Amino acid sequence: MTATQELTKNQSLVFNALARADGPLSAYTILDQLRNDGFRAPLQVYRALDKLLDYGMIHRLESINAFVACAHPHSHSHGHGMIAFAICEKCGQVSEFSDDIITGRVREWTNSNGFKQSKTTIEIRGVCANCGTA
Amino acid sequence: MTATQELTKNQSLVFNALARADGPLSAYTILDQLRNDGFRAPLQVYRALDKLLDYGMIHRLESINAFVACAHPHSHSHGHGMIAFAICEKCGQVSEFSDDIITGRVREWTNSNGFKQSKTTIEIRGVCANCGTA
DNA sequence: TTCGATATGTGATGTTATTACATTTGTCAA
DNA sequence: TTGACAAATGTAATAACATCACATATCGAA
Repeated sequence: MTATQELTKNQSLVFNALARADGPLSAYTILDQLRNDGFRAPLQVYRALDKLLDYGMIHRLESINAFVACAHPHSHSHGHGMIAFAICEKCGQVSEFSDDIITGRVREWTNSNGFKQSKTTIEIRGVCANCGTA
Repeated sequence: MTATQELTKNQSLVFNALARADGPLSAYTILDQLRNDGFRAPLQVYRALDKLLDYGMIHRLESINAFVACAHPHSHSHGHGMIAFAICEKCGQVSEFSDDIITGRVREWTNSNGFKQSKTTIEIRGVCANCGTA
């Protein structure tokens, strides 16, 4: 699964809601936005989110219980390598980046400690350049 | 604030619950453990947790909504530097480490992007050495 | 001692996520 | 074509996590 058009109806609705948002959305915010499209229950959102996470099309921000569309869907640096998120606590904007050195250092620790990593979360909370100068 | 004996009654109870646990605890698990000590409401736990987080005596694990006592309370590497957590999804054990190179790379990104970081979360989910070989 | 800051007690409520079960839709082979 | 299985969907109820609002108590410093 790589392309948007292969998504099911609910998956497309949820993905599009995230894609058109300018920042992360909570599951219940997505639910509210999709009421007119027939959504009635949280599970309709959560099931779609689970699949979209599987497909790598969206990310979950653990520190704020919210979801964002992947900013670099065509980048090969994703899939390998860990992704870090800088989350502005003023405006909600999220910047996504990956860093091979960080990825390498984490892998060194896991290797030397026999830890099989499945998913790694790196989230930087703070104030972005725009909000900091304003 | 650095020493345990300066904590208030509720803060001590919550901290001791975390200190004697062999892994992370949720706020509601702590509440249940402290019913016999007079705890009745979630807020009693959350307020103590907030202070203990301020004091740097405990950590919050964002990816599992749980809390742990700091593993290296006397280390000067804490306070500066970011702390990473490796969380075993089998046994729940948490390993805590810090890495100056990771800290440096994150700071490089935030500096060159004008991002004022306040708190950074690094959490590695997976299976620890013990559980992986078993 | 009185004032302000901090801590505590308690009920209600808000927010996030899952369980359980019924039904529908899509796919594929016989 | 059909029957059978997998995947997706619909819905209600409930569980798990967190905060608000307001009252009361405790402690230290002026």
